[in-house]
Amino acid sequence: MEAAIQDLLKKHRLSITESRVKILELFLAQQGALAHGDIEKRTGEKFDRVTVYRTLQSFMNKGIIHTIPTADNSIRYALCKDNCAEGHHHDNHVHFVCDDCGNTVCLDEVTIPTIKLPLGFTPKQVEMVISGKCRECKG
Amino acid sequence: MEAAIQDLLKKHRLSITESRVKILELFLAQQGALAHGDIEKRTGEKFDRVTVYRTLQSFMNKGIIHTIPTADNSIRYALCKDNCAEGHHHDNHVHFVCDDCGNTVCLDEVTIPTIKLPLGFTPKQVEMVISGKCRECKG
DNA sequence: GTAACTGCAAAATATTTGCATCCTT
DNA sequence: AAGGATGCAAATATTTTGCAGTTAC
Repeated sequence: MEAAIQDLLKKHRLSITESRVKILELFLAQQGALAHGDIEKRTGEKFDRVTVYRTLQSFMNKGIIHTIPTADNSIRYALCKDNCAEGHHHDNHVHFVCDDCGNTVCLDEVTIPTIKLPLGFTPKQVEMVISGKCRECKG
Repeated sequence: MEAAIQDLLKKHRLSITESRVKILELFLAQQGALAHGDIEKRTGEKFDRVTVYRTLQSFMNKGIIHTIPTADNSIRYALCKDNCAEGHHHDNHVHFVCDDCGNTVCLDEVTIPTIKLPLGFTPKQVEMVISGKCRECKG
């Protein structure tokens, strides 16, 4: 895993630093999305808040992670699967937010269906967020 | 229109005040979504920022408006069409955010297709936001 | 008249920026 | 050695809270 992380950073021409490795580990360790606060907590507040902001920002720019828009507007970040180029994100999978535990996951296996828009609208990105109860919190 | 607004407020047991009427007018006047800042500007900063927050909050609680999650995580509010009960929002139409002009509209005529989720996930609300170029900004 | 709403001040949060220092390559 | 990354301090921006005065009903 160590090596994979280093490769990922190298691939994107980012220098390998402790904070970046640690934060990437977090993302790889769990199958969900993380909020800024989660990251601070799970790194034991080891890194400066600003560093976390900047790290996330550079991961975003490089197409390593993407944000998940939620109805309650808490910003969550998740790993991009693959074909996200620099500056372009192509996540066409559905995101699921659990109303109970707050966990946010990418349902990679669920593809967003193509939508026919009214004349004149040119779609570029489609986001689909479903909220409800996740497997663990299911009544 | 005046009467309709008053009815709407009465229906939700909210007292009829200037700020509420004015803000509702804004929502009714345009077919799109509004960010907090838009509302401040378009009311000519007539109302205190805090009042706007609280007004939006109470409209949310009553199911008069709902938030739209956008890819850039800016909070937008839009009128709920009808069957949003207190605490429950049932918007099943697509939202479109223009990358150029920032306008957000509800595409009421475009219905969100039903999505089959993996076993164990129980959906309650589905949000679908498409971004791109709108009719006006079309290249 | 009473309860609810507003505006102001201020607190609490969240995010961004500048700069000197330190680390990676 | 050079450029980039970090941490700290501080500037901004955003949202929430308390409270006294005002308004709706």
